[in-house]
Amino acid sequence: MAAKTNPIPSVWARQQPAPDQPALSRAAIVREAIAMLDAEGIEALSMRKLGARLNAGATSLYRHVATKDELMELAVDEVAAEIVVPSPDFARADPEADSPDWRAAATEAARSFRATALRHPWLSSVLGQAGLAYLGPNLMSFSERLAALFTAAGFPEPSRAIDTVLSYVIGMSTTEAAWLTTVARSGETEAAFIARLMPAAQQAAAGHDHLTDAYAEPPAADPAEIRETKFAYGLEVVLDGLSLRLPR
Amino acid sequence: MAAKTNPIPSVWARQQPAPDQPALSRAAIVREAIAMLDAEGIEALSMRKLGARLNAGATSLYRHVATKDELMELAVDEVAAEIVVPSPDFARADPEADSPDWRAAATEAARSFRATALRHPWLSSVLGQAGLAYLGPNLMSFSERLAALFTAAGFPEPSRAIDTVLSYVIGMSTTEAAWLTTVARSGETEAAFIARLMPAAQQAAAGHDHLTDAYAEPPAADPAEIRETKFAYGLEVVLDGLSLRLPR
DNA sequence: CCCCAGATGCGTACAGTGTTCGCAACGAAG
DNA sequence: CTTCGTTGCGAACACTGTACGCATCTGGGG
Repeated sequence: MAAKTNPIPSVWARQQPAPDQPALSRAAIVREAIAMLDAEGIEALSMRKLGARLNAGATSLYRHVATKDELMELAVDEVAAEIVVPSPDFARADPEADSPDWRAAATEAARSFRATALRHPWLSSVLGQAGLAYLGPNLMSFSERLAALFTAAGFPEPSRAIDTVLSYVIGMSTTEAAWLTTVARSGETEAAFIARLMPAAQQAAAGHDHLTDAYAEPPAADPAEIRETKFAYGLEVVLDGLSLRLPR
Repeated sequence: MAAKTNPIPSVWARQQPAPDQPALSRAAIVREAIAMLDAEGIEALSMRKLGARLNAGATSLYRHVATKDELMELAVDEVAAEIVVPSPDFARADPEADSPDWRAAATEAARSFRATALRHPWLSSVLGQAGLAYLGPNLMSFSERLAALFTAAGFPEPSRAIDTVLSYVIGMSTTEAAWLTTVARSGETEAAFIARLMPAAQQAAAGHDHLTDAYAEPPAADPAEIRETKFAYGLEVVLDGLSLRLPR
């Protein structure tokens, strides 16, 4: 029986070792997953589509990743590496200032966090579901650098200060990211989306005096700029409150 | 042909108008959905299970609710009614104090928000995905009351103050809710879960000096109490920072 | 060189999901 | 009694995450 009913195993059908395509590996999978999440959002990521993008079957991924949740955890830790937290060297920059510029460092860390959260809006969804229970290496060194920063700043209870500023930053960033996701789904520019939303908002605000005032007219400035100054304002508030807790 | 192959349509098989069971209505659906979300978490809610709980078929729900996302939006607005924001009557309570106790009112609102978020942990997941784009009546009056409070407190830009404190409260509450969800999934008590997590945390912290200090020994006090004082601390910080922005 | 063991890819299958569609039963209106 | 709009629902579709078992490939002894 030379001819079988099964597909003929021909030498030519032999799959070459994927000459250019990157081999299937945990790192490649995570990298491609992040690319997909960034491009199409969190609900567009499925194991089958991800496999297809890697020229692989869906179930092949499970050789390198235990479960989809674990894959998301890996993705979170991967993008956590993008957050830059300045080293606590600010004292050396200006040796005569005995109250060094920890505020600039904290501000830089906060801005970097926000930037990464807006660059990867799916992060907000994952944070809302899984929180900070992840122990990936990048998240750990993120925490470590924050601890170093606020300790060097002189806070008697650095973890309290960290939790406070981090809560503010997370709250503002996730809210912003969720909003931007909604905007992106509409396919419009942010300003156009706001303009289209205004009537509904004004109607919903009917009977509420302060809200009707707030929604009286569309904002004049660039929405992105508005969001940035809003973030900066709240951050200054939090840092002001914290600086009251510094000894002296 | 008295007998057909189809099931015999007997008078006795006629379904009574569901004597005790509540009729299928949008309100009943939302109420039951919230009960399910609270009891079993967000990923346990499916239209089929929800229908079964209401003695109804899965697809019947779509007569009263356009889509599952809309159902979630309704659920969010429903629980938003639980958040109590004090009326700005604090001035009248003590007529001689010209700087009335807006802090107590804001603190009460913040605590109420947190309590609601912890009572319905699924709220965090939804907030991370949809943000504040919802315009339900309860959310609107929540915003209105906040605006009234901070306006009466004398803030020149009340919306800025609101955004700041709300961001902090949302950030801390969602983080906490996500943590509690993880704990609940483990089936253990919070303290037991922490104890079981400690080794992994310590190992992950290896090489990070500040973190190894922080994870040196398990916390002594009741975890729930720790979380509460942490929340209170950060809130004080934010309110301190805000009070610097008050005129005078 | 051969052979075999372990690692890797993947086709099939299962139990579920949200949602659409067309049909049946109903209460009220004419 | 007939008609009509509303409500419920069974079947079906296009997906999802993942377990299982078989094929193939790779590298290291004999």
